[in-house]
Amino acid sequence: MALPPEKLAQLKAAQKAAANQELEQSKEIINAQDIGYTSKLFVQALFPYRKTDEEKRVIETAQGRIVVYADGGLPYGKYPRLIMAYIITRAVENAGKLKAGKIDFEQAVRIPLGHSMNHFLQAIGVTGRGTGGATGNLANIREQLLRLADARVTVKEDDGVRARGKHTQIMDEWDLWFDARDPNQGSFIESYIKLTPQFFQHIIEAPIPIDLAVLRQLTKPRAMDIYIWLTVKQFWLSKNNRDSYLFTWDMMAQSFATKELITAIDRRNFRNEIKKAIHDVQAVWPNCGIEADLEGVTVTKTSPSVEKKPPRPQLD
DNA sequence: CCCACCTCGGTTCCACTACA
DNA sequence: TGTAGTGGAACCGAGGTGGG
Repeated sequence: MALPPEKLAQLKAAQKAAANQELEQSKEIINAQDIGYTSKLFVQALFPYRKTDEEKRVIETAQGRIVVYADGGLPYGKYPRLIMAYIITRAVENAGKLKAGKIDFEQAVRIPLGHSMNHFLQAIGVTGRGTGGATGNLANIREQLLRLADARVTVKEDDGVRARGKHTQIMDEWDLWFDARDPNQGSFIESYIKLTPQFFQHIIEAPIPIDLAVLRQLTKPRAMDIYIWLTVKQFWLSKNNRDSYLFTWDMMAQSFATKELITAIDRRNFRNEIKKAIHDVQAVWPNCGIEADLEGVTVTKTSPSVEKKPPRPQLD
């Protein structure tokens, strides 16, 4: 058990170096590359905005329906959105390495979460330190991670002739720092999650570049959703050579309403919420080319928030 | 001691509702 | 349609603890 002091020192130094390297890596992702990625699943409000005991959320889209299911309740609020952006960005990066032959598949689906809670917070882009206690954010973030780990997404296409479906569980296995009494707490041991091959595949098929800096400045979950949606629509406009497009309130409701809008009052409240969120996005990203009026939301072609930096790491 | 990490309890602010 | 109210999510500064 008792190692000679010099060996012990060596071991500690090695651990420190490894920890630093990990920190550097995540910093690299945060700073050098403020470009992150998301998936088309997140182009609508996939998760609710407030706490809920609901275990299921159904989103009807023109292409079919998306069902999100989580045993212990759905993830909600801003954190799962930040966490997913981190996970997906990391996965896309890993896919690049995988293709280059630097890592194998097993390593590619493994997403490190850092060796401490605070390290993880830095990685996902939460400013400031984490706070515990009954009302602090750490308890909530743990909760969101657990809920995410449980989440299952089903995408169903139905054209009336035949229905096709696909289950996508997000995580295969996870090892997190839930127990504050864990002897490994804050030590060399690093938390991680493992993505399912299906989800990994889903991500790298069509990653959507987003600006993580913008996402982080949008502290509100609804504004985050709008931002991602807007990024995709902007991309779509330039691809199809259109100058602008009007998305009616019905279309917006399909993507973003957290419940069915029955009364006129529901609809009005919904419009107000969306307008507020649009306002928040404009504050962070001026000239983003989005305008809301009585008809709906008009997106106008402007310069994208993600510059023409390498759009994705060598994926084809 | 200092540093890294986590906890506590109070405060602010937001999503959503009720009501005039 | 404006506005005020409300529970809870998000945030903050101070403090405790344990290892080097």
